[in-house]
Amino acid sequence: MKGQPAKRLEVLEQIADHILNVGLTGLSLRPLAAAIGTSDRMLLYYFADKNELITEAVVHVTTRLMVRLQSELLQPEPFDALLPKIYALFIQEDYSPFMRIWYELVALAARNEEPFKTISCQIMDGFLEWVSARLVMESEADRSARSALLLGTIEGFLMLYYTGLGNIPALALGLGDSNAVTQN
Amino acid sequence: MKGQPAKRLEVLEQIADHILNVGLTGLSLRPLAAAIGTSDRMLLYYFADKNELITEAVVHVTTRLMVRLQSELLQPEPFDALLPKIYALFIQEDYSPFMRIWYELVALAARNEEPFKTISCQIMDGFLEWVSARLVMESEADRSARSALLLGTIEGFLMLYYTGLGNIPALALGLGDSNAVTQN
DNA sequence: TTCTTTATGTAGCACTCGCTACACGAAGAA
DNA sequence: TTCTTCGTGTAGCGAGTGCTACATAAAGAA
Repeated sequence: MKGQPAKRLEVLEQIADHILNVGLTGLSLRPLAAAIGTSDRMLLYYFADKNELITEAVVHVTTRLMVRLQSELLQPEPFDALLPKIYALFIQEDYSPFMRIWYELVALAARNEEPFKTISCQIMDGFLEWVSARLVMESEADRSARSALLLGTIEGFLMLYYTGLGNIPALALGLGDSNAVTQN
Repeated sequence: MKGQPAKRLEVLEQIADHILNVGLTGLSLRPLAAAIGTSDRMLLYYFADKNELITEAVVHVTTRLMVRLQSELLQPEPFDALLPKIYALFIQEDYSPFMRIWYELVALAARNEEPFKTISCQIMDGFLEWVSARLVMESEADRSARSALLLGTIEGFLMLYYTGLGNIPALALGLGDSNAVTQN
């Protein structure tokens, strides 16, 4: 309901924290309010309804992730070297809250639920751009296709990892078989 | 509560159908019962509680998928040829109900929620075996690593597709750039 | 000072949730 | 026939849901 008073932003920040912890599937107002030290009444004072609250919180979380990614020290490298480094980055423990929410978003997007489908697309585009900016190519002509392959492969490996099969990406990324990543 | 009377199996079948339509996140007993022409009372007569019902239904759906995959006509081929074919298979419309549930399972597994984490692992292992059985190799030594890479890449592309970015996998799989799939 | 806006508490409404208690007819076992 | 088990309907409980109505105190505007 407010334009954007500082208090509202602060509350949004806390909501983002909470969502990173518990996810958004079962989120309900009263426990959320209790966790961040306010009341459901106040949440619905700052936000028109639960939908608006969740949407803004997810966007906020996404923004945080993107900002953080931009500041990640990761110098450009060719495909084979970049792939395992990005994979290693995202399986770091402090990225897992983001990843868990990401998979919730994917599930919602796969059901064509708005606004999550749109948000997921934007996140994915952001990933693609981020990956592309760090990929060293011999010929610029292939950059799009190779970035796409890189992103797809990373997302796939991360999914295997987060479903509890970290050994499969490790196998494919080749501990002791460095040719496994790409064909050559 | 029952051993396994025919009626219970029939109900389970209907529950599986319903879950394939609406997903399992918001599932509640009364609407489910109404949809399959029974009552919540009866659901809790056949199943000890909602948890048992969902668990068995998910396992049932999974079994259906695996059976169907086994019967899929897909002759063994080398990596580059197999990748786009499996991708094309899973983006067929009649696979999308399975995929949507799959992503819900992934989200739950990423949160370490049982029994979904265990089920997801088993599904992924099943996929890996299925993929491996259809992959033609020059040298058997690399089969594990190559199968893992294939599975990871496919899962990644499918995730891009189902989040609404089908153009990215298409790009990587190379419409007009058939070398994009693997490095060569 | 008076009036309006902002921020917040208290109560509660209408609804849904998973689950249970109780009853009762039909069917099979003794 | 009598008794038990199976299957099913009706009703409801206690807890939770998003959301709203109403009141009110503090603060700033006139």
